[in-house]
Amino acid sequence: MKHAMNQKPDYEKELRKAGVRITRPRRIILDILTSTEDHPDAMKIFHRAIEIDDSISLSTVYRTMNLLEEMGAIHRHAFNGGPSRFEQAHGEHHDHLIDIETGDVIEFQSDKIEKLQEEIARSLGYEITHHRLELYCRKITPGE
Amino acid sequence: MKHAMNQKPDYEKELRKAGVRITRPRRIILDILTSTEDHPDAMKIFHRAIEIDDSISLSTVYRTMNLLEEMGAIHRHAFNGGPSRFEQAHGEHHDHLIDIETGDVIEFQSDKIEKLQEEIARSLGYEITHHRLELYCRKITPGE
DNA sequence: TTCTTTTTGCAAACGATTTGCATTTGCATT
DNA sequence: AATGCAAATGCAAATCGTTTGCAAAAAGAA
Repeated sequence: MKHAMNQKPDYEKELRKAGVRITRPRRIILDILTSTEDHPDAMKIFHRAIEIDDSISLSTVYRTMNLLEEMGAIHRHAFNGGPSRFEQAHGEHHDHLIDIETGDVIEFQSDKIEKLQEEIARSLGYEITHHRLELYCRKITPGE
Repeated sequence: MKHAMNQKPDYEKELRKAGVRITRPRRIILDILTSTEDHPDAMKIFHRAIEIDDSISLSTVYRTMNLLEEMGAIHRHAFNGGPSRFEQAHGEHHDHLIDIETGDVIEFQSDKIEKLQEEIARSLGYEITHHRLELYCRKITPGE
């Protein structure tokens, strides 16, 4: 089992190549996404964005998240059925451990689990297109 | 790996014991839940309910789902970030394979995966309170 | 049956997200 | 640098799933 790590790919280039205009709001939102370690929701991204340019609207945040998701640049999660939370789609696939007390998210990856999932799906006559594994956890306090 | 199976526990007794009144809407909704194989959302339950008694309201469905969830009689899922879908909490824990073409849900259970999850959480300093494993799949068509 | 309390149906409120539309902007072209 | 046009924006209104306040109705104990 290994931790995932943040990289910083050049999304502007990719967007341009896909024929998407690179506007001021988009640049700012991309910056926020590539420079954060957490998994913010649209409202959080919006608030960080208007600190840089207060003319940015919430709908643009939502529209941009949809755009980036379609392009595969970000991933969307709905932990606990709450609002969508986003993260840049850096390199490797990983799953999530969510601290139910703080909402913090830890990323992890297990080849063994992935293999078992494939096996199960196959034995039921299916192939996996994507999956979602979330561990809702409480921190272990050694002294109790 | 094994499939889960439907049972039909006597929820009315449990509800009474918990000091909850057993009303006509509740009886009908419980009946729907214990006699279905699928994972219906509130709207679907509502429609099935008004076929039996057209005076039942959607808010009562929602209220009842919340009640039953708190009592541990049902489980709530939010596949794909869509509306909550429910199932009776029959016996053993299981995970879900969702057919992305039809929305059908197949239940499965893997001790091996559960064990690995525990290990991972522990190695990160956490204990799992609950988890969620969903495999979004497409049916394998042998001839292509 | 009567009383008290819980539950209901309804309509209005809600939070997250999407949409229509007029205006502004990016950017390819002069 | 100025022009033109499609694409993107901001705003407000709409939408979807869900919750809530409240007066009326029903459950269950006496």
